[in-house]
Amino acid sequence: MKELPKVYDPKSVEKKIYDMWMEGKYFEGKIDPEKKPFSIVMPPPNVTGQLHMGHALDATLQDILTRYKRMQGYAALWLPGVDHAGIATQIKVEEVLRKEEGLTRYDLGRDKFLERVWAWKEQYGDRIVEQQKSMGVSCDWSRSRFTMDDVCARSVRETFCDLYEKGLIYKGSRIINWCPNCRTALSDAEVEYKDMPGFFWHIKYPLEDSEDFLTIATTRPETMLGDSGVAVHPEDEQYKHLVGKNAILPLVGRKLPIVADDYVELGFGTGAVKMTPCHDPNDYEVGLRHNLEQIQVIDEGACIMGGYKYDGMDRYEARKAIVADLDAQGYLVKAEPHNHNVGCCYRCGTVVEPLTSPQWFVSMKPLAKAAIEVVKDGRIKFVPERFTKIYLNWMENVHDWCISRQLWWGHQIPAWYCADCGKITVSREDAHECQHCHSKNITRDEDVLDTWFSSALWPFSTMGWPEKTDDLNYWYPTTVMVTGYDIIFFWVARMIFSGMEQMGDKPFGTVFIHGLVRDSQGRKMSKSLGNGIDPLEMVDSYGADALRFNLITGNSPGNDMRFYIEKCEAMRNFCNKLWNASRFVMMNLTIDKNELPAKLETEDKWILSKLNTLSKEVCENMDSFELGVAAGKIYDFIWDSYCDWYIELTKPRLNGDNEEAKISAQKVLLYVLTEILKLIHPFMPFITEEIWQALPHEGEALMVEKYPEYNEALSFPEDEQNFEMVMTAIKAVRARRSEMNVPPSRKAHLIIATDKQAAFEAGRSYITKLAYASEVSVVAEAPEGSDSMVSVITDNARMFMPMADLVDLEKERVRIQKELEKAEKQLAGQNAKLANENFVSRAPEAVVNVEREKKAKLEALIENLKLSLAAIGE
RNA sequence: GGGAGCUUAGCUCAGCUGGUUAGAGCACCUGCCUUACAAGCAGGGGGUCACUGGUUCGAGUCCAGUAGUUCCCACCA
Repeated sequence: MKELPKVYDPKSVEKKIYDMWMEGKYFEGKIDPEKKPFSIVMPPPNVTGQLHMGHALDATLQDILTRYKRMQGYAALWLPGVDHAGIATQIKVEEVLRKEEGLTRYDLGRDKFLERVWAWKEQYGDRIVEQQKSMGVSCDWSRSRFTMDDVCARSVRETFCDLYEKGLIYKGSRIINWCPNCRTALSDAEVEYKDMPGFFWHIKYPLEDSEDFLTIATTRPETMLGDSGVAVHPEDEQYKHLVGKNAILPLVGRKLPIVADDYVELGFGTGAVKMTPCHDPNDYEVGLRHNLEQIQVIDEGACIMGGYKYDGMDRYEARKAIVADLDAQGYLVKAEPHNHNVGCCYRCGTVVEPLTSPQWFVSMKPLAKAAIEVVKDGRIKFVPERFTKIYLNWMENVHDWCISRQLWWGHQIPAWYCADCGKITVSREDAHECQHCHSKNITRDEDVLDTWFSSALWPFSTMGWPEKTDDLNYWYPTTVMVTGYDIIFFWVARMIFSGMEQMGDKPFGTVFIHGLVRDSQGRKMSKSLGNGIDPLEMVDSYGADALRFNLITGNSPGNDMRFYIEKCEAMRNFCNKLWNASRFVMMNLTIDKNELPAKLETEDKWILSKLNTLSKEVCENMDSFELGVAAGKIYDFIWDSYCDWYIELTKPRLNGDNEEAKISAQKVLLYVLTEILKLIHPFMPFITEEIWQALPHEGEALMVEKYPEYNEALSFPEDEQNFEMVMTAIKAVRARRSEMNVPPSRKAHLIIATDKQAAFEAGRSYITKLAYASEVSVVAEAPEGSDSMVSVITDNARMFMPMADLVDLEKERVRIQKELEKAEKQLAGQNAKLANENFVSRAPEAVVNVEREKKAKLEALIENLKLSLAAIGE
C-alpha cells in the first residue's frame, strides 16, 4: 500500500505531477466521438511580462473548463498563444535599450531592432509557457503559437489583402489619436479618457477692422497657433451679425473666418469656439464643413512646429509661454479652473495628441452588420448576459478602425507606394513592381498593423487558415472564449467580425467574461502602484491548487474580485484537510480494489446519496459556467460532510472487531474519496492527482478518469433523512454540553426517548463517540428519574443525561420555558400561514406540504418540551 | 449626457429561475492536544439584506423611485 508523506508540501507534490505531465501522459483521454469537440480561445500573455494575476485567472478558468470537459469525454483543446506583437512589447524593449545601451529604435534601425525583440522572445517566450504550466495548466503546448509566427503572418496578410480588395480597408488622411511617447497612431479603443484638472482660459480675439473683439474659451491655448477659424452657433443672437466676418488671431495675426455651426453649444463657455482642425477631432469635422485651412503646429513628439517663436517647445511648456504672452499683451481675460476629459494612451498613459495624418483604416459599418446579427440572434452568447448590451452598443456605434502603427514590432503592412504613378500596390506576395504602371520604383509602407488586427484572427489563424486544414474543419467554430471585460472591445468584438467576414461563421459560441483581480484595497493591480501580486509567488508559498481555488471561489462571473493573501492561506488549509483525510483513509486501508460493499449502513447511504446529489449539481453549475458555485459546493461537501462527519462515523467500525464492518467502511471511504478527487480535480489538479496515484486505482491518471455524474441507484432520500435526524440529535447534545462547559473527556450516560428507535439504535456506536456518551440507551418513553436529568430536545427525540449535579434545575426550567415560548410563537405563525385561504389555495401543493410538515414538527417539539417541563416540575 | 454594476455579519463576499430560522471565509468569544489534520475539533455571539413605495398567499430575490459608490461609453471647446 502506498503512503502519503505526513506533511502536505505543495511544492514537492507539484514537482512530481509536473514531471508526470512532462512525460506527456496527459492528453490521451477517452474521447467520445458522439460529443462535439470543445475548444477554448485564450488571451495570450505578453512575452515581455511576468504572468500576472489577470492571466492566472484566465488560465485557471480555461483550464478548469477544459479538464472538466475532457473528463466527460469531449475532445478538448485550448488555442494557446504566447505573445502579443504590440506596443507593450515594443515599449518594453525600447525601455531596456535606452537603459542598458542608451539607444532608441531609431539608432538601431528596423532590422536590428527586430533582432533584439526576437532575441527577447527567445529568452523569455518559453518562460511564459513554463509559468502557465506551473499553474497546472494542461494545455497542448505543442500547438502553441506566437502571434508573429509564419502561419499567423500569412493569415494576417491574406485578411488585409482580402479586405482591401473588397474596399473595406482604405488609406486616408484623417484626424487620429497619436501617442507622442510611443510615437504611433492609436485606435479609438486604445485611448482612455481621464478626468483631469485644468483651466478654461478666456482669450480675446480682436475683430478685423474694428475695435471690438470676441472672447473665446479654451482648455488648450497652445493649439491657437493652428487656429484657422472661429465658430459660433447659427442661432446665437450675440454673434449672428459677425458670421462671415474675420477675427484676428492674437500673437500670430492670422485672419480667422467666423463661421456658424451647430456643433457649438448655446450657453456653454463664451459661445465662440476657436477652430483648430489639425489638433481636435471636432474642429476637424467643422473645418471640413466650412473649408477651414488645416495648419499643423504640433509635431509627432508633441512639440510646437511651424515657424513660430515657440518652435521646439514641448506642448505644456508652450502653453505656459503662450498664456504668459497673451497676458502680457492684454489678450487674456481670465483663467478659471475647469476639469475636463483628456485622452490618454492605454499602454503608457501619455496624453494623446490628436493629429491629422495619413493612416490605414478598416471600414467598420459593413463588417459590424454581421457581428451584430450573430449576437442578437443568440448564436453567440455572453456570460453574464449583461455584457451583450455593452457589446452591441459599441458595435452599433463603431467608428472606422485605424490599424496602422508607426512601430517596428508587428506585421508590416503589405502595401507598396509607386514613386512614378503614386498609386498603391497591395499584395499577398512581396511586390517587386507597381501593379498599375509596372515601375520598379516602389517602396513598402513602413508601418505595421495594430496587434489586435492579428489577434482578431486567432480562432482560425492558429488552425492554419487560409489553408483548409483538418484542424480548422474540426475545431472551428470554437466553443468558449474566456476573457476579462476590459478586452471586449479590443479583442472579442474584433474576433467576431473577423470570423464572420473571413470564415463566414462565428468564431465561438460563448463569451465567458470575468472581472478584474484587484488588490486588497480594491485598486487595480499595476506596476506603477507596486501593488501587483505575482501569482508565482503565491504558487511558491501556498501552492498552485490553493491559488486556483482562491481565484475562482467566492466571486461571481463578471464582477471584480479583491485578492487576499489570507484567502490563499485558507485555501491551502483546505488542501491540507483533503491531504490528511486521504492519509487517514490510506492508513486504514486493507483492500486494494475500489468497489462498494454489498451491504450499506444508513450513514453510508447518507454520504453516498449526498455525493450523488452533489455530482448532479456540480455538473449543472459547470455547464452554466457557475464554476465558483460548483467549487464551493465541493468544498463544503469535503470539509463538512466527508471529513467532519463521515470519517468520524466510520471510526467505530474501523476500530471495532467486526472484520466485515471494517471492510465495508473502508470500501465506502475509498469510493467516496475517489469520487471527491474526480469532482475537484479540474479545480485542484496537482494534489488530487497525487492522492489518486497513491490510492488503489485502475487507469493511468486521474486527469483522464470519467467525471462523476448522477446515478439513480445511489439515491437514498429516506436513509438520508433518517441519518440527518440522528445528526441533529448529536449536534443538540454537543451544544447542550458545550453550553454547560462539560469537556468531551467527561462522558455521560445518554438516554434517548424516541418513537424512531430503529434509526437511533443503528447509530448507537457513533452516537456514543460523537455525543461523548459513556453508554447509550434507546427507549420509547422517558425513564424514571428523568426529571433530575439534563434534557436535550429535538423534534424526533428527547434525550437525557444524568448530570443534574452539573446544572441548576431552575435555570434548566427557565431555558425550556423559553424554548417552549419560542416554539409556540413559531407555531402560531405557522398556523396563521396555513389558515390563510389564499396561501393554501394559491401556493403550489409542494410548498404547502412543506409548511404542514413544519407545523407537525413544531407540534412534536412542543409536546416534547412540555413533557420535559412537567418532568422537572414547576 | 447615456448605459451598466454594486450597497447583505467587524472585514471580503456568496445567495441561480421569489418558498423552512439569510450563508461562507477571515476576525471575535468559550471549551477541547478526542492517535488523519492545532494549517485542527466542538460550540457560540454578531445582520431592520442602503432607503421608500409597489406586485404577491409569500420579497434579500421581481417592479418603480431615492441616496451613496464604482465602472464603461459619448465630439461640449
